Amino acid sequence: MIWPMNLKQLAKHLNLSQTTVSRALNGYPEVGAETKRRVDEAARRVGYRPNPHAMRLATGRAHAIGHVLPADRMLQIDPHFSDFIAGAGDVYSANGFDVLLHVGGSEDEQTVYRRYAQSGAVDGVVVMGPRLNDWRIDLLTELELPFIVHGRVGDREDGYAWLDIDNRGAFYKATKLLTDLGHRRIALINGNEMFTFAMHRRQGYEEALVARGLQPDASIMTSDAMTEEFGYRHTRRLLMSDDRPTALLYSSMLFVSGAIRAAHELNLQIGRDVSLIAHDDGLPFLNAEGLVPALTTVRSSIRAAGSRVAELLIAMINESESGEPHELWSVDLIVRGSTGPVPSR
Amino acid sequence: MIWPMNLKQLAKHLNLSQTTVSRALNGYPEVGAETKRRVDEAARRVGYRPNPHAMRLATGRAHAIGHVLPADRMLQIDPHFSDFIAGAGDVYSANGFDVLLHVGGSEDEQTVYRRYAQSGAVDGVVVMGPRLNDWRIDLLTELELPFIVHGRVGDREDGYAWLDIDNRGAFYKATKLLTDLGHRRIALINGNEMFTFAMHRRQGYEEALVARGLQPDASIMTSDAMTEEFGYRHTRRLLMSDDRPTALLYSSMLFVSGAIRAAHELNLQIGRDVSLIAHDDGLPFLNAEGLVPALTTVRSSIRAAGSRVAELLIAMINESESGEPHELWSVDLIVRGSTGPVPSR
DNA sequence: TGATTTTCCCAAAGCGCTTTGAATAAATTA
DNA sequence: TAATTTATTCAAAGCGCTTTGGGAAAATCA
Repeated sequence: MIWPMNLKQLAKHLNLSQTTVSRALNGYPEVGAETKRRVDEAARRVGYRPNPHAMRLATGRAHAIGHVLPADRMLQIDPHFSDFIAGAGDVYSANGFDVLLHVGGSEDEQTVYRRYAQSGAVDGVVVMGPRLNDWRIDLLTELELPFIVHGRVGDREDGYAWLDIDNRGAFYKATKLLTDLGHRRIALINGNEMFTFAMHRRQGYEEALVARGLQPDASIMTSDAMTEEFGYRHTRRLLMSDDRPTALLYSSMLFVSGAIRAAHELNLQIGRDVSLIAHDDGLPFLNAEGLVPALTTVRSSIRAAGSRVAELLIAMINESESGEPHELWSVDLIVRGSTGPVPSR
Repeated sequence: MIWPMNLKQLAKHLNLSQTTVSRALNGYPEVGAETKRRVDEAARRVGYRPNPHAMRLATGRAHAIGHVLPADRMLQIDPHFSDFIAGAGDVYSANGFDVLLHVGGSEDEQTVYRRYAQSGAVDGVVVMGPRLNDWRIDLLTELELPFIVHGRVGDREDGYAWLDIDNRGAFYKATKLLTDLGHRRIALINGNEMFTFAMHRRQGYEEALVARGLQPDASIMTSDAMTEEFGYRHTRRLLMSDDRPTALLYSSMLFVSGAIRAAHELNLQIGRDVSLIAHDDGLPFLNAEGLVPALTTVRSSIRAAGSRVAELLIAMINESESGEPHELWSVDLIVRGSTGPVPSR
């Protein structure tokens, strides 16, 4: 066992007071240059590391960020979470922040936030997968626990920090691409529309239809958990219907494997008989370009969003009063082989 | 802002000493029954929660478990991680443990473990995705930081706590099912064999072949990251080869969407022209039963493993000297429609 | 009944760090 | 040269909790 050396010992070793050593290590100005050098040197040599608990107790700052995963286990974020956190994690550790992760358990979500706020276990939290009307925002505001939302809460844009991608714009673009190709009957296989991102996507889709003088048709719009299976089921049903859509728009790559399966089964060739577009979060195990034909997507890296969200939150925490960041990322439309002109019947 | 009440105030409020209140709350015997009741009552009423940092500092126990994700971002565990942690998380929070998550960042993995050990930031860690020869085991042993491995380190079975599924047995069973159906040429699309689980799967597969008098053929065995794309590429290549396999065995459902895609493309009907079996970790967004035909699998819930791993680790931490748990879970073979007799050529 | 336990509670000493309020020595200023 | 500043350093007081070492009252024993 490596024996943890503490401040006291280090100070004695250097013939200095704890105060001075502490200040030297934390870069306070009231310590002589030469002294600081000696301290840093010695600290490095003996591998001194301040005890984080003591530090936290003394400063009241946790140097930790909380991530609370909804207890009602939402498929929607589960598979995306690891990628988001992969991005955020880099930033956290680069800044010396720990991640406190809470998932499920008997203690309910609200209690966890209260506990975090009251005990100072974390300096801030990131809210993932916001719903149209999300109680977390009000709770966290009331608790005065710094937080940032990945996404937005319905149409609220003020009163909280957020980073979102332009889902509305993305699906507008995607839909427009399809209408420009002549498609008139375009289905939307959306994620669960209790989530803001899904609502925005539907809005973008509908707006593009309307802009083209088309009437959105609820019978070719679905809203469900983003799984392979739903991708298959909905696609199959849609493509087997009488007035079947000539193009389908998916809210996630997770749907797509199922979609392709259904199309194949019905002997429809993608990109020719039917056009497909999906939103691609850049999950590493699902590659749109590797599909045959390569999939046309609206793409935005969820990992990159994770990094940026982390940066913003840390900045909020460090610079206490710096206003609330709002970032809306535009989304690229990448046209590949899965989209083509309407087939002539 | 909810104002955090502390022990001192609570004690004064009750006209008791901090000592007594602290003991009452922590269930020590040297406090009168009536007093304890009063204390509990009051604590509940005012919503008192001990400051975790102070508690940690005083006891030296972190009440936290560390999860360190390898910095060399392994696709292999990323998508599985969120499900594992979903299982473990329930147990952690039920036992009042926090999860400290570390992913990537500049600080290297080893340093993180050293820091954890030295600072007492966590009481233990779980090692995920063990390799054939994994340095983490020796390091953690040296650091005397309690840990448990999800999986095993090559063929080492002693000297560390682990919970693993019987990958060898699972793939033996799966392969045997296929040989019993008459298949002679069975391909293995494996995960990266630097990981123990993948090695074990290959061993089970080879043993079953050998037991049937068949010669394992390296040209129909692959070892790669478990992604849709590799599933597609390998399957396609294999099924297009001259002496093409009549059955394929996949190390993950993540491969399967790609596999199905390839089979469809080549106009091969699954379950008739070609048999498929995959290992199913029970990831919620990928459902073997929902496929058409439903997929024959060897199944073991990674989420359940997460729960159990957490339980074991917490037990190790609490009962300090309780020996090292080793659990090998058998894996069920679930025969569904994707496997059938060898097609007659 | 006096001696000994047992029961219940308390004051005070940490845990390892930061930070306040001084103190000393050196440098400036008048 | 005396009076002020400025540059460094330190002792000590927390942060909020646990835990040690008693002590007084009540219960048990001889």
